[in-house]
Amino acid sequence: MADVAAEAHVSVKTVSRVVNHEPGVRPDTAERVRAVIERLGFRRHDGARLMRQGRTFTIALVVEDLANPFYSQVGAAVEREARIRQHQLITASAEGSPSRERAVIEALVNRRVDGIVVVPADESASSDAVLEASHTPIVYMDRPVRGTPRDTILSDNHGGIRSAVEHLVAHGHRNIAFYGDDPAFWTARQRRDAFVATHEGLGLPGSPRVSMGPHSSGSVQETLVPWSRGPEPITAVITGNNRITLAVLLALREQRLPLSLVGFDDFELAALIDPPVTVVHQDPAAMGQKAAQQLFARLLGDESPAQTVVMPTRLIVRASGLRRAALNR
Amino acid sequence: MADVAAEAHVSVKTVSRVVNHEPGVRPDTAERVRAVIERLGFRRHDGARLMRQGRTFTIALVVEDLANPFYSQVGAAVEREARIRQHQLITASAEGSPSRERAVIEALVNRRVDGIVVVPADESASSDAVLEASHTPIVYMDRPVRGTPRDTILSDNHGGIRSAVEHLVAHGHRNIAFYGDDPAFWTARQRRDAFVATHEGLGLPGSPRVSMGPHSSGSVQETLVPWSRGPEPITAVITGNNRITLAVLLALREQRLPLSLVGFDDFELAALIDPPVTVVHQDPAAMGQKAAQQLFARLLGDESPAQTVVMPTRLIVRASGLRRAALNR
DNA sequence: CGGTGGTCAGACAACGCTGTCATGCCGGCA
DNA sequence: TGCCGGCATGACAGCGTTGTCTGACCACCG
Repeated sequence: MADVAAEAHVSVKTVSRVVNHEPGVRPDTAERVRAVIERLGFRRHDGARLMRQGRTFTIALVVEDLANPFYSQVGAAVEREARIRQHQLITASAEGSPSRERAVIEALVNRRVDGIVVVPADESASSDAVLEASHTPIVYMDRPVRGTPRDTILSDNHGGIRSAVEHLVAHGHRNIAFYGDDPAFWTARQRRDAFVATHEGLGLPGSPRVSMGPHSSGSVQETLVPWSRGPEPITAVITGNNRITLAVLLALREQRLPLSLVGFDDFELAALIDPPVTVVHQDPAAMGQKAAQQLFARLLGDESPAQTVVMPTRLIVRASGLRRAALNR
Repeated sequence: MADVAAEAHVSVKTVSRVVNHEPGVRPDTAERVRAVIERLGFRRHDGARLMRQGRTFTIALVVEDLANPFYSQVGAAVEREARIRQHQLITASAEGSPSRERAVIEALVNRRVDGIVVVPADESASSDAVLEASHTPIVYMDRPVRGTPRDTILSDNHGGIRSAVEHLVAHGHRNIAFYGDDPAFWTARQRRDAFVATHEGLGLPGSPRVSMGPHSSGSVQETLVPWSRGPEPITAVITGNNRITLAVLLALREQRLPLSLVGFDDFELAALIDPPVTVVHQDPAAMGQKAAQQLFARLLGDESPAQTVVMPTRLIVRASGLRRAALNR
């Protein structure tokens, strides 16, 4: 900038004014400065600019694994909201490790990002003190965190599972099993509890048959086979997420069991699988958008108490939820 | 930092030394400073630090759409490489628009990111001048760009298509159609040309039947039906990417045509579709990793001429490539 | 003709840190 | 005792901007 100023016989401040389209520069002066800028290939150094202004126009997204479709859709939505507001997005993976997540968040705070969206690795609020001290706004997604109340965007796990159970029951199923992921995950427990509660609420016979993961096709079969052959055989399965749905599909295929299936989480090409899989759809893009919007509201000075938003889910009915019902007719 | 210095009765420089674990500070002084840092909740401002040092320890990834599984896998790999090297990753979407891409890249250069990985929207090298002037290293991925030679990481489109054709021919197919994406895409043209070349190289009968997109299930059927019913009916189809594979699958299903199929691009659950889809697998994670590694080599001072790396593809044989061959036996 | 107000431009400090150089102190040695 | 070298520490400038304040100049008005 100093070079430009010297070359154009003006002060750096005037160059600054021209670069930032500030008023109060005579058109011919501005034109002369612009010409020099062009000739010298000058570009404003945003790092210095932002440092001066105390804001970075940068937000961050911390997830477990960017390659996971759920997170990548969230990422795309958050990036979009950021771009619209002239912010940039730093994405970081914590790979599911709370300590790494802590390190990542501290690094982001050190960079003075304006705000952070996090899908927390666990519920321990491990970076609470740092965030508190730095006043960095944060929005949690998908899973809540203990400690200071924070803005949190969740999926309606309970409603989603309930709609799955009700759908199956409406099609004549009475004996339904639930396969969930590792109960270390908050969402896995939520969905399991929702299943049990709905099972009891609807007065389905026997005690709920629940198997929690981590699951592989093999581990699924260990319970799937006895449950579908014993007394009161199950005629349908509900799965707690994507990964489990896959494991169950493989197990069903291997055992040639024509059970109904409703999976939590939609996935690409669910419609093309045989049979097309009925799913509880949650909308990662909408969740990410909502999270980013909430974050930007905070950046604009919204001081209202932290709020938790529960995003609705939607049952997408495809053939897999109907199969056995057809046989029962 | 000044606050800490005052409180600890030392100079800011000493605080800086402690924060950065520089030698030459007496242990008791360091301890005193650390205590104050702790008490005051001081955190080093990395923005200022990096500005002083002239590097940002940040790289950027520019893609079309972060939600696309291909790009999100690339993103995860690049982020991983960045994290390993203590860098952060800014991700940005250009949504396929060259002008937006240009704007995005200029913004990144203004931020003085240390380097950029780009999946370019077109071949126009629209930001060449900016990059040249700023000396920002850049690595292109998936598609080459005209102009100044740059490091470029590509998939072996030709080899991939050839392996697909050869696979089908080995299973007795002679009449094979190719469905490609919009020829505006470099990769779409590459794969089409590879198909035509292989078709001729192997001396398959007639002229190659090729239909370029953009495609929907409907547009595919317009050619699929005549080609599979006319004289010399096709018995197999090769698709130019993911999206087209999906369209063809739907078309085949709708028309109840039991043709063989080999798709370019693997996709989640390809194994669970009926029939399981044989694909030419390209490895986005490996490509992203390679691109990042190349970028970091440049950052470390590698001045060798720009190089183009072609990453191998791998044919994953599943049932869809064999179906008609079985009927032919 | 002096005062007033507006327009354009520049000087300067500051954002928070670190590289460079200077300083003070101490022990050891001739 | 005087000198030297090494260690711990500090003063200062500068990274590239921008906010604030000041100043020069001109036109207009009473």
